[in-house]
Amino acid sequence: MSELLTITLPDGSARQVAPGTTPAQIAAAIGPGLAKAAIGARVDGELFDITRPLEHDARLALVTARDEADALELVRHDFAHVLAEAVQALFPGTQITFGPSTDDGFYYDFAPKDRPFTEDDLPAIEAKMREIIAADKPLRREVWARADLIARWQATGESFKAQWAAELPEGEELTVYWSGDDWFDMCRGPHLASTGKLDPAAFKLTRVSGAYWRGDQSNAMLSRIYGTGWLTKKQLDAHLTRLEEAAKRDHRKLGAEMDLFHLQSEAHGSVFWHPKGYRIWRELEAYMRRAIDGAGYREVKTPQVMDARQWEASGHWGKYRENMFVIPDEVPNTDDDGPVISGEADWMALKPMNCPAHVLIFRQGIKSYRELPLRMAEMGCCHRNEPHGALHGIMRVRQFTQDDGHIFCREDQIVDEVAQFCQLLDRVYKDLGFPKYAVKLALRPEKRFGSDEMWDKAEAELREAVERAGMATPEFGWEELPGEGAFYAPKLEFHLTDAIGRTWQCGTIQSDRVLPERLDASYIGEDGNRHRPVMLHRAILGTFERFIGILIEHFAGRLPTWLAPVQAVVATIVSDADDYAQHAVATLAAAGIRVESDTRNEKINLKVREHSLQKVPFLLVVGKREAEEGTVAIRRLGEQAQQVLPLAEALALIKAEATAPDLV
RNA sequence: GCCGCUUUAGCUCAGUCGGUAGAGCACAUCAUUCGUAAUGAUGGGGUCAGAGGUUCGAAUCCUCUAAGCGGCACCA
Repeated sequence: MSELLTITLPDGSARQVAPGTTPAQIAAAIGPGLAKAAIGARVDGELFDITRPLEHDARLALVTARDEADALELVRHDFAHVLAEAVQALFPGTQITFGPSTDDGFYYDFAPKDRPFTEDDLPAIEAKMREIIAADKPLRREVWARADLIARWQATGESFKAQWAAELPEGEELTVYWSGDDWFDMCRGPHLASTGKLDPAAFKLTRVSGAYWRGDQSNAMLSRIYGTGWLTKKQLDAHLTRLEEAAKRDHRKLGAEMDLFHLQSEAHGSVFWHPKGYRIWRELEAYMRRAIDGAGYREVKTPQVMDARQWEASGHWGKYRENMFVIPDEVPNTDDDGPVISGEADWMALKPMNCPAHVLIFRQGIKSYRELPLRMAEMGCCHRNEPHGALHGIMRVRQFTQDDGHIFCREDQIVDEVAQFCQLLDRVYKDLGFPKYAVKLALRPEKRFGSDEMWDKAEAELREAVERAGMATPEFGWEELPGEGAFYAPKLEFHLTDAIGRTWQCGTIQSDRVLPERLDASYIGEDGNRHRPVMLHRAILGTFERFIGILIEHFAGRLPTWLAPVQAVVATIVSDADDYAQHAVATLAAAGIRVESDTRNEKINLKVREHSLQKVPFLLVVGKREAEEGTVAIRRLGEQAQQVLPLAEALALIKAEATAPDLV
């Protein structure tokens, strides 16, 4: 009846097959090995069920475990479905909603019948999932008419699915996947041929959480179950090991162990920096000061509390008031029983950001175009009353200090300033041990200030600057993110990659024409008229709190010597060496090394262990021999080998590493 | 803020059926002077997160509050 299809394989060869032939049949025709290994297909580049009939001429590539990204996508998507099937089997009346694959597994959101799921439910669900996998139920794709599908969902009490089916775009083919003959889910696919293709030992349900229907806070709270899923148990085990390794780097754990800082409920969301933690801060801050001084910034310090009218003018009061710490501009009533505030108070607010204050400094006096670009910097301490659920260690806090800066410049200086900033940031990240980072451009959001022309221009400028800085390349992971910009400006984002491959957005630069307008900043141009400057908001670290947290996790606590709170410890073996140890400490300290002595009456084994756990980069062991010879036995953190050196040479060795990279 | 879980000594954690609190580490004292990841002995240390309730009796059961953890949402 119909003509044969021409299917082109990756090696360029072509096969003529009847319409309705499946990729699985073609794999079988090629060879039994491939037939066994193939779990999916790419048809004209699109991921495709291996059992789905081909209907057109196409390029076909069979997917096996070797095509890891595709294979994992298929497998994780299937695990999500098996999870949903298992939950409905164990908890009748639970509605299914949505369950995609993720970076390391899958999740599924349910509308539970009577109570949300807890972690105690997970073992039973896992067991049921294994039953479904063992049953090797075929997964079969079917196309449904929208009305039939909605009716079906309504009949089975699946109101979320019914709503979704009703709202899917016109013209989209609605497909369902059957698991055997007794369960199905609406799904775009693709899926494996049957549940038995999954490795029952290669997944694990990891946690439960709440999640809003369609990610919208105003919608119903669903109950989400997360799992991690892989092709093999070996991959799963490797993943679990990676998680354990990441947990060992947790800055909250290391911060306590290394006595760097603490948090407590009396000031939740604000950090108590201990001497050692604050030493890291001071070194980092000193480094940043040198960096911005060298880049032509002038540092300022602005008020912590400003009148609410100022925040109204800047637009923050209207948009972010809920997240600001607001203070009545009135002396509180000290009566025990009376109201704390009487009458109508005027309001002030702790600053949630530095930019309005910087505009106020800019506005002092008349500025000439000759003074631009004017680069203003501040180690600005800000407060934001973040939602409680958002707080996380020292990474997300309510009081934080930004390495903030605002460049006031003319239109024609923007591209150059942004490109220069990119260069400064590159230097800083490399100095701080992050050679790899990605650059992204966040484009206009839906809700925004300013005209489309302004946004066109602002986005184009940032794009051009990145190109000029040589960062608009795949090496920098260059991409544009529609809708992600701030309400007043597009922003360049800089995402660090840490030692275990996680990414952290830290740096940013945004070109803002809104705030200078709102706060009436102007300069006198060459033509003698008033002009609006453009304001470039920029930060490299982001905040000191978060960046130090990232440093701790990146280095697993083993900070480079120049940042380490204690750079060396002189530890004695016998008390006869105490005097010599003090001499060694004094010698190193005089050269600016942060050094401590450990003359406790303890065994050297204990001292080595403790200072190693404290991540001290250099341990200098002195016994009778060293005291007599004027040497020290150097043991570097993480190494067992020791090197006996004259004190002066040891000092030179340590000094070389204890010097900040920009001072070398 | 929302969902779930958690909160017991400075830290990490046991604590069964509701019957009045335990370990290791840390700390203190004493002994030990020792060569590269934990020397030994002895001792002190608790309003079981807070408030209320049930009960003859609550670390344990219930309610509320707070904080922490994992997510969701938020992140100027």
